[in-house]
Amino acid sequence: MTAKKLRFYSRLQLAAHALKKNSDRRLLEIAGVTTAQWSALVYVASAEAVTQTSLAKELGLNDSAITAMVRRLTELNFLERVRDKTDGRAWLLKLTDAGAQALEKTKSSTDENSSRVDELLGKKTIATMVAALELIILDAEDS
Amino acid sequence: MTAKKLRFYSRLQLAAHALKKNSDRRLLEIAGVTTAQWSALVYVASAEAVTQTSLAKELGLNDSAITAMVRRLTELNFLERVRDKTDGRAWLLKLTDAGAQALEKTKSSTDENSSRVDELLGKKTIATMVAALELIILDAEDS
DNA sequence: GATTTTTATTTCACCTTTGAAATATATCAT
DNA sequence: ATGATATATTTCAAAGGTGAAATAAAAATC
Repeated sequence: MTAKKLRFYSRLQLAAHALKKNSDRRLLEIAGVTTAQWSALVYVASAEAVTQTSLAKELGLNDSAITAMVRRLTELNFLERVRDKTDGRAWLLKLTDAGAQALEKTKSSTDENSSRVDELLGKKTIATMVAALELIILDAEDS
Repeated sequence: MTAKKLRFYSRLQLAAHALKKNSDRRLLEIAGVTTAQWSALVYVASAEAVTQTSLAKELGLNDSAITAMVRRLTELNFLERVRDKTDGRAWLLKLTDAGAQALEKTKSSTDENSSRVDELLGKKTIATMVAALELIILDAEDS
């Protein structure tokens, strides 16, 4: 029993860590961003009126983690911040042109990785896993 | 397509992160260790003649990460190091009594979590996922 | 309108991890 | 034995996280 849980939990962590490690190497090489930074850029690019709090929620991180990440991304000139006119506490995050270009550079590589995972696991298994992962995420949030 | 990969990769990261976050809170409260430290203690407890390199391999981490972790764990008096008599470069890691006690304290909690995951996903899904995660780990290692 | 409470962000101390470069000991080939 | 190569560990700078406490603006309440 314990062994089973151990197996599941540690396999999940190992797999997530291994994928992130490879992803970091790849993304740093082709676009000069880490995987965490890439995820932030992807969300800012895809959504309207992104505040740091909404970004934190999307990425499942603390607000304080976002403070540091946004600082690094603005230093890299991939992101800029404007005060939210309707809320003087909040910042609105926007991609710079350089940020959009960096994201563009990652496209083919993330597509490749996508098909690699598709081949490795098969659509059916992936669907099963996505559903299970969503359950885990929801369950973890309120515990 | 990209969306599908995005979905899979980011779900995997979110789930792993959320589980780790909860696990950290829980383990720190009941035994004064982080999840990373707990994983290290579990392996040292279960295997014979554990060197830092073998621990790094088991946890999927860099050797340098282990140096830091072992330092903290020896400062906490949960682990002790003895020179390997057959190899003057290596250390052999051993649980202290305090380390064994800390591990003991986590038992019921990790068991609970185990059954919680069992209930949430069901044995069949868990088996599917463990197999898929192993594939991912193997695939990631040599890429 | 003044007061209280909530929310968005920041700061701080600490833990975790990476990759590159250094050190020391083993091991291999000659 | 010696010299070259491989392996175990360490150090460093930098990124990525956490939770708790501070600050400031918004919103709700009285």
